[in-house]
Amino acid sequence: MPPTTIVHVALHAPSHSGVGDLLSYASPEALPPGTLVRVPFGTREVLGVVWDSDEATGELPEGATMRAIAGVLAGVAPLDAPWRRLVGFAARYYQRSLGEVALAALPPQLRDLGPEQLARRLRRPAAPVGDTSQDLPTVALTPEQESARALIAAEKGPFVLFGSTGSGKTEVYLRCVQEVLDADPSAQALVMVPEINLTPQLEERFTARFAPRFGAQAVVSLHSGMTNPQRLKSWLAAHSGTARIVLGTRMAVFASLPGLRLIIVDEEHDPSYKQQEGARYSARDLAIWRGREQGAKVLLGSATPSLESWHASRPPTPEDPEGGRYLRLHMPSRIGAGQLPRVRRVDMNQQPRRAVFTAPLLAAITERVQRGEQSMILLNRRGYAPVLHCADCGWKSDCPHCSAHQVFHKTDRTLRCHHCGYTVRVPRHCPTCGSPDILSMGRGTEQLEEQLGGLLSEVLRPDGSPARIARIDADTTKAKGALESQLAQVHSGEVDVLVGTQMIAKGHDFRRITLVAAVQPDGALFSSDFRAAERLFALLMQAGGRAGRDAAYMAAQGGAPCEMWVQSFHPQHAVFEALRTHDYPAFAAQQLQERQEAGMPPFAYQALVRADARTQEVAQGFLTAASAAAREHGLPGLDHVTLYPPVPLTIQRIANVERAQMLLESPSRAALQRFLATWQPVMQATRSDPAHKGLIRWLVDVDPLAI
DNA sequence: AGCACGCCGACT
DNA sequence: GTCGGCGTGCTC
Repeated sequence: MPPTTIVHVALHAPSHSGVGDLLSYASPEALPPGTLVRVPFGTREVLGVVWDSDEATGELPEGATMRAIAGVLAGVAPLDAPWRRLVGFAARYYQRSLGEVALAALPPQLRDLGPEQLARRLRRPAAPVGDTSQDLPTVALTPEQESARALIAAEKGPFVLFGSTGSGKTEVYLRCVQEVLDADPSAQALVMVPEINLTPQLEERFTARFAPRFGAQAVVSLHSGMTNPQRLKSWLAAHSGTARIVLGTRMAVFASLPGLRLIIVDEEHDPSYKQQEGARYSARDLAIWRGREQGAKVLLGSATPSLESWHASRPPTPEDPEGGRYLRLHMPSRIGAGQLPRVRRVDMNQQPRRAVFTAPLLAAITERVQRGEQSMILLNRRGYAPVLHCADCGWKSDCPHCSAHQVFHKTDRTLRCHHCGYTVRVPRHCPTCGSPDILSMGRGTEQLEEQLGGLLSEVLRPDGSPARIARIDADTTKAKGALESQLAQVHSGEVDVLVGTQMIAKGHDFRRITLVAAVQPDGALFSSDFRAAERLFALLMQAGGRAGRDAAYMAAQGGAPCEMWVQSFHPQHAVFEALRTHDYPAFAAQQLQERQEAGMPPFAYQALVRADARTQEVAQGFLTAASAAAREHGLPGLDHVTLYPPVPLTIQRIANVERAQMLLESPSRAALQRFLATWQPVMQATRSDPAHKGLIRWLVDVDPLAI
């Protein structure tokens, strides 16, 4: 019997590939939208999703033939309409093809699993379910937590839970999840965290709380650190409704969750929620959209909310009777934790030149070691020194492939480019003039660890043993499980001083840390990135929040307050001033005023178009031509959108590819969207013009985090 | 994105 | 003489 129906299928082909959003295939039977199918595509067979289409029969382009679908993934229910709407919105908003977003949102193993292998996976025996009559532990909420819980239960949201580090946000999350799941046996909750590292401790906490009632399989995780089979299993559990709680990183926002009733975005300000390749989506922003669309409440939690969320949750005032669209909930008190750390600023102008650890900071660290307490030193630069240079001829350790220095790593005597990975052995003599006088400039975590070792060599712990220093950064945690074992060492008290990059500032509770120091935070103060101050403030607050989280321990130590040290040449800077008073609202108000005056987000909407080519001329030429074409066509929205001239990226060349970008700005998100949508085909036409032959790729980043 | 086709350098 | 580099083009 000949095929009778035409189905429209989304599959993994990027929007710039010339393939339209949906491809037409013949099918022996009508298939509902959302059905997973395998279809022939060129020489291979790929996974696709049957999509809704207006075209009644689907007209094929002139001369195209239609092939038949190869098979249906039976046993997997079609992806529901809310999921398809989410994918459709994300594809449109972030200027990518439907298929690219849809397929990226599915577990990778679904792509290469044959129908019979899949059937085997699906045939797994159902795990025992929990006992719904099982009482859950009743944790008494503080008045602040209780009032937040009650408002979340009563209001529609979205909510911004503004709670200090240690204010018990997680307990509020647990209670909200519990209420939502108890109210409806098919309800599901999605809880996101910024980093993979944070999922195990979250999973532990949620499983401990909910497994008795809902069964151990009710809590699943979804992040890129899992193996493909694990990911498939979690995804299927979420899709089928077996999983009631899904914990994960940004990718989890695309999980198929038919019963979704609550989305929690923890540490919502964290830049990790913005995907930096492929479809450059913001999981936090999509969570808001998805919640509204699917009728799920959305809760954004942070001690230092993003200025976007802070502004959106501004309470109504006489001048602004509407207020923001979000509801802000405030939990200022730390519970079961000590005071917020006292902030000590060291004015580097008053200190001897080139001092890394100033005398007062070193004395404070020494004291902690002698008392058996721990210190944490932050420096956002790994390696020993960011660059080597020749004292005689001025040679610098520039990467031959990038416009960046190669970083000196003393541990393995290498020079490594952190952008393209190009690695060489450290030269004994200057490669240009042969001089042996090669010096390192600046310092990284390796050097900090080494210097601290020297400075504390005579310092003894209470038990008479020498001080121990550990370093945690991307270099020491490359091996699987390395981070966990290093963290365990810190927890067990084997380590007195922990040196590391921002990796150590996030999420981990170090009970015995009573001093946190940022030795060189100034770089972010006068950065060209307008969000640098916001990020620094969040990082320092978060790092400071690591200290003194255990009031009982602190009391046992004699009640000396925890300290957060900042060494700076600009100790009076607004960032440090607000840090000293732990006053995020004041900092946010000041930053928002600056942003408003300068017409920057959240008072304006931005997009970046980036172009890569062998030469800067070709890259910029494409961008110039694309904006000229936009003006020629008189594209809609253009009168409300500012197109800035192309400029090289901060790191202009990576792996011998020149990069240029162009900023688009508009006071209206809708106008920017309208413009981008119509500009896309114009840019594709520009790209196929032989004049721009050397262009390697171009991409659009909507709501970029860094410009 | 993949994957094939196609045209130029260092190796069995 | 072949293997393999990645530029270009195509996929319902």
